[in-house]
Amino acid sequence: MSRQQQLLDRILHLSHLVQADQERELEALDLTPSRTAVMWIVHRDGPRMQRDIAAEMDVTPRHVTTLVDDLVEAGLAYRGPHPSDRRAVLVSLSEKGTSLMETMALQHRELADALTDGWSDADIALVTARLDALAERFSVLMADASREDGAA
Amino acid sequence: MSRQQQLLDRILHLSHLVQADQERELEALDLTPSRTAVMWIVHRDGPRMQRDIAAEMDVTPRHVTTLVDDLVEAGLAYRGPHPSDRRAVLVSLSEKGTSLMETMALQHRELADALTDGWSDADIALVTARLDALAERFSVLMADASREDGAA
DNA sequence: TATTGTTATACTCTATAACTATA
DNA sequence: TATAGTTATAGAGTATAACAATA
Repeated sequence: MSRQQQLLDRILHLSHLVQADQERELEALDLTPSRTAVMWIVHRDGPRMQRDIAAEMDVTPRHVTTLVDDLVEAGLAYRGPHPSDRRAVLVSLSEKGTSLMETMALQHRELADALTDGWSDADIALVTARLDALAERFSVLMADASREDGAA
Repeated sequence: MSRQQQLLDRILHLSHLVQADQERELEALDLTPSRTAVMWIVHRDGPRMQRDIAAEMDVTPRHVTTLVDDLVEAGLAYRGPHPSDRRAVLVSLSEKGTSLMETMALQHRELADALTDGWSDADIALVTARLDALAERFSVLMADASREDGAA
């Protein structure tokens, strides 16, 4: 296997490890990845319309109804009226939901710190910059590919 | 957000981009990630028992039955008798399945090369080594955590 | 008695389509 | 007429339990 492939495989592998661990923790809290995604969005931005949440998650509005139902039932979120549009609903986190998100953010910070324990600032900066370059290059490649699709 | 967190987020983000792209390609071939995982295992190791595939994928044997059924129906794999155990079945890739796996491996190589276009060998080696260190450290942390769970 | 695979069944995640209330 | 959300329904992915054939 080429060195380039090894690098890409390492990224995928590491990401898989971290995600699997997170999902295991969430499962213990009876939270699926989708439900958690809704909570991150609302925690980050404050009360949001279900429509907006669906757009950001690239999921159907109908499905957001289900996810919010689940969160409300678990006491993590609640629906409130929209101040100017009586059709719409604003999803907010309950106190319990907010505190859960804060705990998760803290754990995320601690994990990141523990993983890079002993690294120099220069190492962290270099690897981060390289990964940014990869993501940037990836976006360019995808844009090229879809332009070709369009032309074909 | 701390630099450490940024680094971890970059890894997760990049992995997400690559996986989403792969899934889109697979979808066009009517291949789900699970079905593809079965094919990778059989392509890498040669004919395997469904039992072994289930263990490696960490999935129920019953579910492997479904996945292999789908692959057989698509003409990508076939079941053959086990030479010494008449209960068991050996899953093999058809010619079509093998050639599909080879195409995918080639695309994977090309993507890795394109992403690191212009990088020096030293850069590739350094970033790979750092990611290996992260994965190693992650495994240690997880082992510690599960030891604590056991003690609790 | 233990193991390989399968039939039967059910639960979760997600989608499409039709509908209600409001804009 | 268009939009926000919901009811109804369906399909994919995966699990558990019971059972067959074989070890």
